[in-house]
Amino acid sequence: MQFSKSTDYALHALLHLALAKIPHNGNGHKGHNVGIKELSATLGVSESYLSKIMSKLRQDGIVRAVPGVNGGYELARQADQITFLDVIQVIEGRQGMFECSTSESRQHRLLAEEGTASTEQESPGKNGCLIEKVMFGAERQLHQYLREHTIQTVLNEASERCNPEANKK
Amino acid sequence: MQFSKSTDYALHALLHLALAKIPHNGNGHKGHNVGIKELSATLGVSESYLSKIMSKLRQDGIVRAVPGVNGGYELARQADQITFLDVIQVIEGRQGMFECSTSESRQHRLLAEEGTASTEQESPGKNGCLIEKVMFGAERQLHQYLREHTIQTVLNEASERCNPEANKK
DNA sequence: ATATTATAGATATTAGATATCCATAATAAT
DNA sequence: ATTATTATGGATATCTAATATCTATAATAT
Ligand code: SF4
Ligand code: SF4
Repeated sequence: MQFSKSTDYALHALLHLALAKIPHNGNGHKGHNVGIKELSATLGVSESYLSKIMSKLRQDGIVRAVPGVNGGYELARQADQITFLDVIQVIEGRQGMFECSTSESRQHRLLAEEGTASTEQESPGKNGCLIEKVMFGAERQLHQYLREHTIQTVLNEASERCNPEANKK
Repeated sequence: MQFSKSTDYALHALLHLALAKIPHNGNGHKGHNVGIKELSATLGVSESYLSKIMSKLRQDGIVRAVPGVNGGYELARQADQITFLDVIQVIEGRQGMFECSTSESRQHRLLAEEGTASTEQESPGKNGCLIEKVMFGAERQLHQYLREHTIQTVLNEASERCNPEANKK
C-alpha cells in the first residue's frame, strides 16, 4: 500500500516544469521547454526511465512534448488545473484501492446479498456490500483531498515561504 | 496502489468471527471458537495461507487463538474496538503511503531546504517539504476515516438491513 | 541535410505478494 | 499419560508488478 516511485518522480518533474515557467527564476533562460536531460539531472533519475513517465504524462494531457532541437516538455495546462489526483491516477492507474477477491465465497452471498431476500421490499437504496461501502468511502475521502491540491498549491506555499512578508497585504 | 488480497481476507475473516459470536445465528452451535477449516471454507481461501494472516492478527492483538481440540480463533476485543485502520496496518504494515526517493537530488535541496536560508528568521513552523505536506495530509484524511469505521460499523448496518423496522424506534 | 530530442518496443532485474508444505508446539478430551 | 486436534513458524516455490536500461525510430528546429 504505497505509491510507486514513479509517482514520486512525476510529481517532482511537474514541479520542476512549473518552476521553469516562472521567468525571474535565477537561471537566465526565459520560459522555454525543459529537456529530459535537465530533468534527469535535477531529479537524479535516469533519462530512460524518466522519459517513460513523461510519456505517460503526455498521453494523459498533463504535459506537452516537442521533439527536436530545443525541444522538451512543458505543462499542458495551468498549474492550478493539475491536481495531485490527476498525477497519481496517470501513474498508478485508475482501479480502486480495494477490489475484493472473495466474491465467489459463501460469505459474499451472506454479506452482499443479505438484505435482498429478507423483506419483500426490494433493494432499498441499491444495497451493495458493506465492506466495500466502507472502503469506497475511505477512498472518496482520499480522492477529495487529492483533488483539492494542485501543483499550484505547492507553488503558492513555496513562494510564501521565500518572502513571508510579501503577500501579507 | 492497491490493498493486498491479504487485507481483503483479513477483513472477511474478522467479520466472520464477529458474526460467529452472536448466539441466535441460525447454525446451532453457540459462541465457541471458529477454526481455520471453517474460515477457509467460508472465505474460499486455502487454510495454509489464511493461517498466516490469522497469525499476524493474533500477534497484533486483534484476535485470540487457542490450539487443540475445539480450538480456533475469536476476536480479542469488542468489535467496536477493531477499526479498519487497525486491520489494514497489521497486514499492509505501517510505513507511510508516500516515501520520497529523491531526497538526495538537487531539487530536494531547493524545495525542502528553501525557506531555511531565505530569511534570518529561522524555521518558522518546522518547514518540511511541501510535496510531503500534501501527501501526508491526504494520508491523514484516509486514516481518520478508517479509524472511524470498525467491524461493529458493518455489523450494525447489516442487522439494520435485515430488519429495517426493528430499530426505527 | 543535420543534429537534437522525444517515443515506443523489447528486455532484463528486482522486490513483493501469493501460496503451499512440513515439522513442531500447545491444548482438550479420553 | 496418551491421543487427536489445532495453531505456529520456517522454508520454499511461484507469480506478478515495479524498476530500469538499451536500441531503433520518428519528429522537429536550425
Ligand atoms: S462481501 Fe463485499 S467485500 Fe466481500 S466479496 Fe462480497 S462484495 Fe466483496
Ligand atoms: S522535495 Fe520533498 S518530496 Fe522531494 S525529495 Fe525532498 S522531501 Fe522528498
